[in-house]
Amino acid sequence: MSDGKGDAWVEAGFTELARSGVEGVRVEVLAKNLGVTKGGFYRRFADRAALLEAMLERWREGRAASIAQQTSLDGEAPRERLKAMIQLYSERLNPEGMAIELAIRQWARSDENAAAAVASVDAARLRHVAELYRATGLEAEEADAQAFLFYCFIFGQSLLFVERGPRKRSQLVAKSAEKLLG
Amino acid sequence: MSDGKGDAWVEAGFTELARSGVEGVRVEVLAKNLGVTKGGFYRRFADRAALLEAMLERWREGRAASIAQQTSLDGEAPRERLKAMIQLYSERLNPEGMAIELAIRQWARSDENAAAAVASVDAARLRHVAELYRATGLEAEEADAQAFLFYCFIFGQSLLFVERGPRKRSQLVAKSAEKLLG
DNA sequence: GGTTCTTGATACGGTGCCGTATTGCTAGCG
DNA sequence: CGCTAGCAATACGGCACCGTATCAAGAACC
Repeated sequence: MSDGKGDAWVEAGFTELARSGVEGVRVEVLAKNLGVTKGGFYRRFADRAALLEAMLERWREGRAASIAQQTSLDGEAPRERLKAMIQLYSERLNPEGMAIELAIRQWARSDENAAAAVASVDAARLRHVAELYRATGLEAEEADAQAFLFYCFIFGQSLLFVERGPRKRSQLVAKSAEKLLG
Repeated sequence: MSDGKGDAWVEAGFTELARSGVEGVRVEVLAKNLGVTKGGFYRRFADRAALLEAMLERWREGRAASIAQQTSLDGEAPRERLKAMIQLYSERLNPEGMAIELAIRQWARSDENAAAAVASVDAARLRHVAELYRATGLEAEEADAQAFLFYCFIFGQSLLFVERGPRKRSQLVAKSAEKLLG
């Protein structure tokens, strides 16, 4: 795993995952995208399920790393960190990352491995963000709830379709961010 | 459309949609679930796309009706109405409805008809909930933002996997609801 | 130079699904 | 009783995909 060569398949898998969900990551499709025939795929992976598993593992690791990095406040104020995270996850800034996030969550609704991965990532996220809120002076319980609300906003935000264009949308996001940061 | 007979197919379609997303609603699968062969399907629908369209239309209508009903406050305090809505949409109470909601949103990411349906439903929802917030005394802009946050929470909540069981979860939901209504 | 190892290509059988065409049953009607 | 219209079942061809097996070409090593 993660041997540097199979990575191309995993990479292509994420691209397709973002575009059309788990159902869209087909080995023949990935092969076409890579300009290769699927012959080599089964050399690296036992089957399609193994690829999905590798993707999940990779996502889990990637998220863990990025969470630790995003929430480590080296010198910065916790509020600024939180604000930056909202920016970062705002669908507009990071459409593919967000699409992957949502696709994996949809996937997790019918696959327990995916569900476990999401659960562990979410736990880490909530823990770190609650930590940030605690650093602003909140009680533990209060900080937990605030972190929960924070992430509900992050993901919920990317689920809502706002008709009146990006201007109205970013205005709503900004105002909501204010409310969340108190 | 909505001629009472094709409804069985639409109904089965929603069940499958909730279970495994748009990709899962296959006509041969639905036929099997209905204990029928797919022969009759193509009598009622031109093709699979027509079924999906009918489902979208039906969902749109159903949501419109239910929004109007949920947010009409006949004698009740707006705050209570909002609280009731959070309860109603809480995944635990209404898992299938929520699954459909999420599946359609995932679908909307790659289908513009679905996107249009979601956008129009969301617009109606935001409008009505903003109205409720206005009834609690908020300014228009403020009410819009609060409504946005409200729905982000509703849907985001159903996206988060909380490891430490339903007790912890409902505690978080309750505390968050307070913050949203306070 | 020959042997083995690696890696991609090709070919194949199988499955699940789509959409169409055909068949067969049933019921209503003369 | 025979005829036809309506409707569900069956059969069919096609396609996209899975996974396996086999083959060809080059690199690495002896």
